[in-house]
Order: sequence, then structure tokens, then C-alpha cells
Amino acid sequence: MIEFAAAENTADTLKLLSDWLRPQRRLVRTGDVIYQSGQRFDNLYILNSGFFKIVNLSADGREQVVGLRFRGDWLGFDGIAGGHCACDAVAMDTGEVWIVPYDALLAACLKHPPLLQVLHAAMSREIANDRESLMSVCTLPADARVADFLRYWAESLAERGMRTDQITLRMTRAEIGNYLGMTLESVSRALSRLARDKVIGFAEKGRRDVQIPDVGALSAFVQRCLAPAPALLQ
Amino acid sequence: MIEFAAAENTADTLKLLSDWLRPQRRLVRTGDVIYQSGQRFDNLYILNSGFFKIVNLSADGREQVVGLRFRGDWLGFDGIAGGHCACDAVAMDTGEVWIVPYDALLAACLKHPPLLQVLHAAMSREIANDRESLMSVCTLPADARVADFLRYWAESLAERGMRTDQITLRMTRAEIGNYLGMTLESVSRALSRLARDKVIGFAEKGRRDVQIPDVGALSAFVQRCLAPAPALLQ
DNA sequence: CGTTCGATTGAGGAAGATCAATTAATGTGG
DNA sequence: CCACATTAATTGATCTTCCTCAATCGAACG
Repeated sequence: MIEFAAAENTADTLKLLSDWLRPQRRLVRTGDVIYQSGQRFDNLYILNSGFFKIVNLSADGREQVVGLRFRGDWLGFDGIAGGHCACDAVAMDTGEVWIVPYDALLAACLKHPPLLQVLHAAMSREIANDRESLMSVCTLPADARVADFLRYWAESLAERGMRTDQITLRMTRAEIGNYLGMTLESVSRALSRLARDKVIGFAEKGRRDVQIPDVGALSAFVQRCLAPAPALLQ
Repeated sequence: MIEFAAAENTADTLKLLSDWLRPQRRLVRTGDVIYQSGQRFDNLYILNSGFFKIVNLSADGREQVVGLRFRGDWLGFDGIAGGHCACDAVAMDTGEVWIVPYDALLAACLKHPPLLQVLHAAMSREIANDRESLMSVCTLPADARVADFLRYWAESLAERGMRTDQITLRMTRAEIGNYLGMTLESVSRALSRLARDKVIGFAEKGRRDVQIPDVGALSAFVQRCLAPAPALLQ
């Protein structure tokens, strides 16, 4: 049970951080801003619960969702180098955020080095995840990208011990499209096709709840999109 | 002189790292592999000179250039979380890489906390950079993406005190296209258009050397691509 | 109960991919 | 050093995917 082990791991790590850092806790609701681009960097944030998006804003006004974050993830690493936050972090649901002053964190890490390992692992995971995103956007056609997005979301939940057979997308089609580099219409069409192929299902009411009976079917769908020839008969 | 200050900064940081870590040095040549996906994670690498690419390989065989690295950058962060390298790092030119065992680095950081700040800043920069890449791929049309790629490369050189009026691309059109999420033909056409518009120039012989008389012109070109209407007259 | 916002679906068009031919650069063995 | 082979780059023609524009439908909310 890898999922279970990972969920245990997340909980253990959070306990360790809570015990050693005694962080200030902040309850957030949908739309609440954790930090904003340009703001001075002072704190890192540990997510105890909820769903969050990271939004990048370019100088010329382009807006781009560049990441999604869940329980156990950290926010704010982008600010360390420049002393200012480089993006916005916004809650997509009610949740709890732990606030950790960076200075205090460093002090705690020096006293208790295992904390340092936890911190570095979080940054490392973020780097590896971002690369997967880039890979997905660069190499997958639109339908596969949507499928891969659902797979990623479901697996993120699974790793944290949450149910994945029925998930609630906390983003509009426009936001998903922005994150995946396509239009909202393309997202909608892709989801319709996934539903037609029985890879996903929609709840009776509302199309924000997606049923994923089998996460593996999503991966299979991605592979099917990549297959060079349909190979009708041979 | 921001460029000069940054170049000074890179040099100072490298000196600090060299003095405190006494890293093993390795000379590399074009094509040399610094580390490979799946390999056990033991070391981080600091780039003293040269040009490097980070290549991600997916389970189903898709290959994607997910990053470019220069003097002063670090390699290997992706391996910290999982204990194994998550990508390949390959030299695109002759250069020198400093090898730092992660354990030794942590020990040194505990003895000399400023090192920790340097390490975290490097990881932070990497995170912020990756997001810029994703943003570029998701929001810019092909021509603008190529222009933005050249701008990024030129500015990376400028930050390190190298000349930017004439740069040598160490990648084939195919590699650039892979990195930018487009075909090699699209890269070639974009470069031809940039040359026709006098935003860049080509050397007499060989089209791997690109003349960039004015980096600002590249940014302007990107903006022109984004402009919704040409606004012929008003 | 109407208004508003989000989602779906269709039709047409445009950006970029694919396929193909040519040219330029690089490398190799005689 | 040259003829030849090989790889990279350019350019054109065609085709596919996805975007844009537009209409309709459904859900949520005051």
C-alpha cells in the first residue's frame, strides 16, 4: 500500500513540523490570498488542508496558473532568492495554512537537522513536479493533457489518503485550460470525450464533480492519444 | 550596472562554495552526462563553467528538455526527495562541474549557515525559472516563444558577465523545438522571421551563431506577437 | 423568477504540424 | 586536400488540431 504509506508519511511530516515549529495557523476560504506577487518575502507556508493554486503574473499582464498544491505541500519557495514573492498563492477551498517565518525555520533547522531534510525534500518535489507539468504541456495533445491533469489530481489525493473515485474540481474550465495551455472550450470537449469513452463520469447534478472509477484508465487514455497508428487490423 | 553586480555576485558565491566545500572538480565536454535518471542520488553539482541541459524522460519514452543551466547554477535538486535522480543532466559544451556530496553539504551548512542561504537561493531560483518556462509555453505563440528563448539565453549570459551581442546556440533546432514545445521547422521559420525583421542576425557562416544587437528588441517582438490588433490607423 | 456565470456544442478559420524537397554545414577516408 | 557521406537547416505545400466566435443550456443566487 504505497498510498497508505505516503499518507502516513505526510501526517508524520506534518506532526514533526508542528511540534518543532509551533507555527501560527490560519484558516482560509475559497479565494483567500495566502501571499501575493511583489510582496516582501518573510514566511513560508505549510498546507495542512485545502487546495491551492499558484498564479504567475507577467510584466505585460499575462496570467498563468503554474501549480496546484495540496495538504503537506509548501508555499513560498519562489521568494527566497529575490526577497520578494514571485507569484500569487490562492486558496481554492476552505483550508488551514501554517505560517512559518523563514528566519525561525532556519534557526529550527540548525537545532534539529531532520527539519532541513524535510524542507529540502519539499523543494525537491516541487522542482520535479514543475518539470512534469512542462513535459505534459510540451508533449501531449489537448485531450491527453486533460486526462493527465485528472490523473495527477487523483494521484495527489491518493498519496494523501483521500478518496479518488469521486473528486470535485475546484477550478473552472477556464482555469483548467489556463493551467494546461488551452482554451476552456477544449477542456470542455476533452472532458465530454472522456465521459463518452467511459473513462470518467459526471455526477447527476453539476459537472464539477468527476467520477474516476479507475485512475489507470486515465493513463491508458493518455497512451492511446500518443499511439502513432490506430492499428485497425493486423 | 545590474549585470555587473550579478556577475560579481555569481563569482563571490562560487568562491564561497569553493572555499567551504572544497569540491571535487570534473571537466566535461559536449555530450558528457553529469547524472542520469534513475541513478542513486548522492551528489549535487555546481556549474563553474559550460552550458548544460536537463532532460526528462517519461515512462512511455517521451523525452523533453525541461531546463537549461549556466555558470553558477546547481544540478541535482530533483533527486533529494526520492533518493534517485529524476532526469538527465548533459553538458552542451566543455565546462567544469563541481561535485558536492549532499551529506557533506548539509554538514557544511550546519557549520556555516550562510551556505544554507546560498543553497536555498539556488533552489528558489530554479523554481521561479521553471514557472517562467511554463508560462512562456502556455501563453506565447511559437514565434514569440523563440524570441523569448533567445532573450532568456542572452540575459542568462549577461547576468554572468558574458557578451550577448553574439551568442552561440548550443542546441539544434530540434532540441530548441523540444524545449519550447514546437517542431524544428517552426523554430527555423521563427528564426528566419526574426532575422528578416532585423531583430536578430546570422553570422556569415553557420546559423548556430546568432547576433543579438539589442536584447530589448526581442522583448518588443514578443509584445508585438501578443498585441491583439495591429491598429493600422486611428 | 429573472439574472448571471459557467459549461456545452457547433461552425469556420488560423496557427502550427506533417510531409517532402533542397541546400548548407560537418565529418570521413582516400 | 578533395570527393563523398551524413547530419542539420531551410523552405514550400498540404493537412490537422485547436482556437475563435456564437448560440444554447444549466445551475446558482439574489
